[in-house]
Amino acid sequence: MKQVDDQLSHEIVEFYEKLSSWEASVVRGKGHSLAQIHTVEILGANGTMRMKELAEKLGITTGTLTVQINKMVNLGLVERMAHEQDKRSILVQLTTKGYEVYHEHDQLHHQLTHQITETFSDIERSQLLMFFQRINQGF
Amino acid sequence: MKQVDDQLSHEIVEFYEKLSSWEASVVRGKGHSLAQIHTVEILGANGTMRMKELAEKLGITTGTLTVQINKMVNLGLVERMAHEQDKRSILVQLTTKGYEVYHEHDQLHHQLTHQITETFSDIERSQLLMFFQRINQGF
DNA sequence: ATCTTTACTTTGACTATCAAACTAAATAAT
DNA sequence: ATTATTTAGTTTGATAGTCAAAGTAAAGAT
Repeated sequence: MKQVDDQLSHEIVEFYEKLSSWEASVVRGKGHSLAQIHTVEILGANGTMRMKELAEKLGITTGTLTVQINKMVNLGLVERMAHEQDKRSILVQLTTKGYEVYHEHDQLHHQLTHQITETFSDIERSQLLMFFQRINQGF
Repeated sequence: MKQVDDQLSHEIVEFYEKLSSWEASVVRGKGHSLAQIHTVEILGANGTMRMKELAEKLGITTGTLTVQINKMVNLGLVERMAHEQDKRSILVQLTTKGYEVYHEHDQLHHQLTHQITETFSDIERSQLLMFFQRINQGF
């Protein structure tokens, strides 16, 4: 099924491009940068995590992240916490204000999800959910 | 089915985060920037297009794109062409070298697609393809 | 004809990024 | 135990990416 694989790859890239573009346009001119929203998104969805983990999920180096987190601490969006088990590590977590920004942005995601699956039946939606769960596992 | 919708939204965001992170790590330290690869990806997948369209798909302003395209022209990745019907518009297209970079990167996408759908049967893969096609339509 | 909108460019201020050098803690090797 | 190596995070200097605003020129509307 080489044909299906090729098309699938193409559709996934297209989906990714469209999500990126949507995200950028939704974020622009709303006070926070794309990088900041991205950080809030990840912390909101996955909870407190170490700098290293966060940098990996963001796809940036830890050096870049240090600078980014400094700014976000000053903005009151996140805070640093000591890691009790490993004193080299530092935990980053959302503040109350950070959570507010997260939930606000997450609302938009829900709207988008609703929009793009408008033509899906309940059964199809469930199938789609299972597919995404399996894909995210395999990553 | 509020529950399914919530989970779906969450899984889509997770999928997006993982793709971003994968893309960044694959691109870093390979000579081209993420922004450049992103541009090559879009032009490779969709063909020649106007600055305006390209900026929208990239989720950046046309001002930013002008600077970006100037650099990429200097690098020999893309070229500008006159738009015959509308003299305000300018068409951007990949050069031969640009296509090489596109195909090289696209190979990696194929590998990733194969990896993340490893547990899928042929039938499921076809279903997934149809789902993505419908989603991309609805965007 | 003139006004308005649209497509693109330019510029200045700012933000994001990396790579490399550095500090400190954890782990491995001897 | 000591020493060497790896790991987590920070700092810094150079470069690249970004926006908003102002400018130019063409297209479309009145």
